[in-house]
Amino acid sequence: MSSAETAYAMSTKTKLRLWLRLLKVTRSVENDIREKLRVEFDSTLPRFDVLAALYQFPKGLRMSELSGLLKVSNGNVTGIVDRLVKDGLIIRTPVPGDRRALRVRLTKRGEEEFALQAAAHEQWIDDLLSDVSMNEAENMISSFDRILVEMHGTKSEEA
Amino acid sequence: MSSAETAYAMSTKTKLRLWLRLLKVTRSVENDIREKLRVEFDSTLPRFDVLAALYQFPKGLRMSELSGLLKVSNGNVTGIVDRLVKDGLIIRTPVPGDRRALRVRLTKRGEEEFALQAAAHEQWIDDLLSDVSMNEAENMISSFDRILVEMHGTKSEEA
DNA sequence: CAAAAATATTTTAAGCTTGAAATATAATAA
DNA sequence: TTATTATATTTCAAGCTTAAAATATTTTTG
Repeated sequence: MSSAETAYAMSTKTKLRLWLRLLKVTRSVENDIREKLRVEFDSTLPRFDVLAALYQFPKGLRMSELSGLLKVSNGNVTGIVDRLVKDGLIIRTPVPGDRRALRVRLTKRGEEEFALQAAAHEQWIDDLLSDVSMNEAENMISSFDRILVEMHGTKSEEA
Repeated sequence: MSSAETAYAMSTKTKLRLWLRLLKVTRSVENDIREKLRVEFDSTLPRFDVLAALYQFPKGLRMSELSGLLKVSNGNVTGIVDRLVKDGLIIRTPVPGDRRALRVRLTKRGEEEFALQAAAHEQWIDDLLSDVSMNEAENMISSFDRILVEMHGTKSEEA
């Protein structure tokens, strides 16, 4: 009754508990951030995510690269980009040599605006996770990386 | 009562990394579960969440109790409940003595249907988190609980 | 070359989500 | 009692999200 299996297997119930906690923490933090983005910047998390992605690529990204990075559908990004363009934070430019494609990048204003948001965001996270120790954090990060690799070989290709 | 600040303080960058990983893992698992609910049960995560809440309360819940448990807006629950009622999985009944309120509970069919979904869900989670050890899981759960308490005294009131 | 297949993007329909306004009822106060 | 305030819920407008269908363009193939 002490095969390697039973020795290391985690009970289904514990996994479920872990998942429910994970979900709860993530949703709590997300809700907090959403609220703050709304109140302090009159913005949303999806908009923030798009700006953050573009901020990392000053030369811009194609629509499909953007949706790929964010792991959301193409159509989804279309709508968010439409609104950000209307607000003057980003622009769509044609891709020379491929008239199907469009490249999207931050405007000067978008860059400035996002810099403010990013700084605030960093501070919010700093506060929300203030009670986690360095050691705990490193352990969790490596656990998460393992889960991600296991899930679909999705190595952490972002920050 | 803060811990020896510099000794235990985690860098802002590490916190940000932790948060981005947390988000990524949660979204990955959620997307996986969404896809499976869609393909195998022609359902969605919000519907699953509502059914799960009602499954724990056989006598039913008021709309406001339901939205409170799920931490979403009232109006949101209205829409999801509308559709679940139309599908015959739940019913709305009046609350004696308060004509403003409505109690919602699973129908026989809803109960049977959810039992199937819950069993499958448990298995999906079991698979997705297969590489996490019991020890890691317990550590993460207690870290998460601490974050939640810290965030808004929200003790884990659900499973 | 022309037809077919592939790629990049948008549109569409349906559902999820929120905060705010609207309804309806209940509880309290004058 | 009647007016006021509070509570329970729904409706509304706007934005997010997806899968699938539609467009437009490019690449491949016969």
